[in-house]
Amino acid sequence: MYTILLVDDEERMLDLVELFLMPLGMKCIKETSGKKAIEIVEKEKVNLVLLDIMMSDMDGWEVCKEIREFSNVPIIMLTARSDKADLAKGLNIGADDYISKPFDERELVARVNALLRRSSDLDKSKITYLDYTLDCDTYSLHYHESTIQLTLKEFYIIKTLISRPSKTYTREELLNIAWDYETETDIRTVDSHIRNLREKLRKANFPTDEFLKTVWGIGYKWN
Amino acid sequence: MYTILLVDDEERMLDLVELFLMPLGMKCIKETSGKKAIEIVEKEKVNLVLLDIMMSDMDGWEVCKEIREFSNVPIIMLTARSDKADLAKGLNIGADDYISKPFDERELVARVNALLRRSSDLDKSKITYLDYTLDCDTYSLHYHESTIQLTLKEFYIIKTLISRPSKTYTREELLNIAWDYETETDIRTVDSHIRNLREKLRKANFPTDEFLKTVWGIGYKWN
DNA sequence: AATAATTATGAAGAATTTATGCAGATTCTC
DNA sequence: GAGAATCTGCATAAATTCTTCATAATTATT
Repeated sequence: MYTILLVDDEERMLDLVELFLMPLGMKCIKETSGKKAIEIVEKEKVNLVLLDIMMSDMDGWEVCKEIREFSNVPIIMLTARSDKADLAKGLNIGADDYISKPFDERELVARVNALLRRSSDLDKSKITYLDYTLDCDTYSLHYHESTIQLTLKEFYIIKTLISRPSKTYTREELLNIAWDYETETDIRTVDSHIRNLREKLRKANFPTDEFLKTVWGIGYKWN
Repeated sequence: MYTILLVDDEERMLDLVELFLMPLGMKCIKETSGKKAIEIVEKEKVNLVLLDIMMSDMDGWEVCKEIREFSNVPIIMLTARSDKADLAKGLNIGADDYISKPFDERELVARVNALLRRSSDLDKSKITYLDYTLDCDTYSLHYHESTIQLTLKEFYIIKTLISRPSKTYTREELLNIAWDYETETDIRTVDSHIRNLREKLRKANFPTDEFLKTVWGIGYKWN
């Protein structure tokens, strides 16, 4: 589960963004003060920061810069204008992406997902749960001594599920996370990939039924 | 631990770059004068030099040239413009890579890492993985008693892949590492070289399919 | 037990990605 | 400069993956 720190001095904006991110299973910490936001990044495990540029107590650039002095957490800057100079400034200071207001849900979610994926790909190259290890360098799944090669979609599905064992993901959530948010892919396509996955697992003699489970009426989970 | 010498007459830039490199456990020496920078390379153990072109006391090109008279330390040039003529000039003088401002953290870190890895590989003249040995002096690949002669591009591709077995490299990564970063070479050219490689391997009766693998939708790997 | 809703499965075709062959451009060697 | 080797780009064939849809099987509801 990802924890996102939202920093903006307008509370309405915080609530709005939280509304967008919650359905993806992300935990949001809402903060109106730049100084406090920095403390939170220091103390808590934050996976991504959404940072408004204009704030009363402290400039967003300054907050970004100070965070960068001790942390590489992915940062997305929010700004009213869409200005090339701003963009360059932000990237130099260490921001990873940049969204100009007003933005819509799709755009926000797509960028947050993209950045989370990029950064998690970078630092975690292996995800282990019990006897299973997902290797993000080779896009393969290991169980004891055996290995199966996954396709891209299979990989992203398993990665989503295994990153948070026993959490049930709806097909819609899986589409949002493993596909692009803007995808118009049929929701039942998820079933097909699950099917293919189960077959691969079965052929490799992995104890699949125990791990890749259907939660009737809701979706799928790994445990 | 690597020691990086940063040379730029803007102190803010020095601080910024140090901020990027410190989290990687690299020690930075910050220097605003070109002349002093040369002395530092002479006296201290420096693993890589990040050198700005525009400086007050001495032209960056000149600094690069003088360093090359006594040292092979890897040098990355920093420049405001992104100019092909500049690039050629720099590479002729002996720079190893070239970054144009403004750059972002990811780019900088990626290039510094890539160059450090490349240059540390140079010390080792042979890279061995299982029954394969890549000879960096003769640009050839050995398997048991047989040998095949590689072209430059083939060599860099195999070297990249074999240096980190089973890691899947995208075509883009291969272009960045085996070619220059600024290359405008078509991404599919990688396929052509892979094809030629496989043919060479096959003709020499090397068990190629087992080692040089396609990872569908992503790229290639060696394992 | 009958009905409704949901999921699993199979199979076909669409879409995407990779392999291959070839020609022309470029670089290197003599 | 000529000739050879290497590199690049493109078109097309081949392979793989993805998506959709129809139907069977399963689970829930009444």
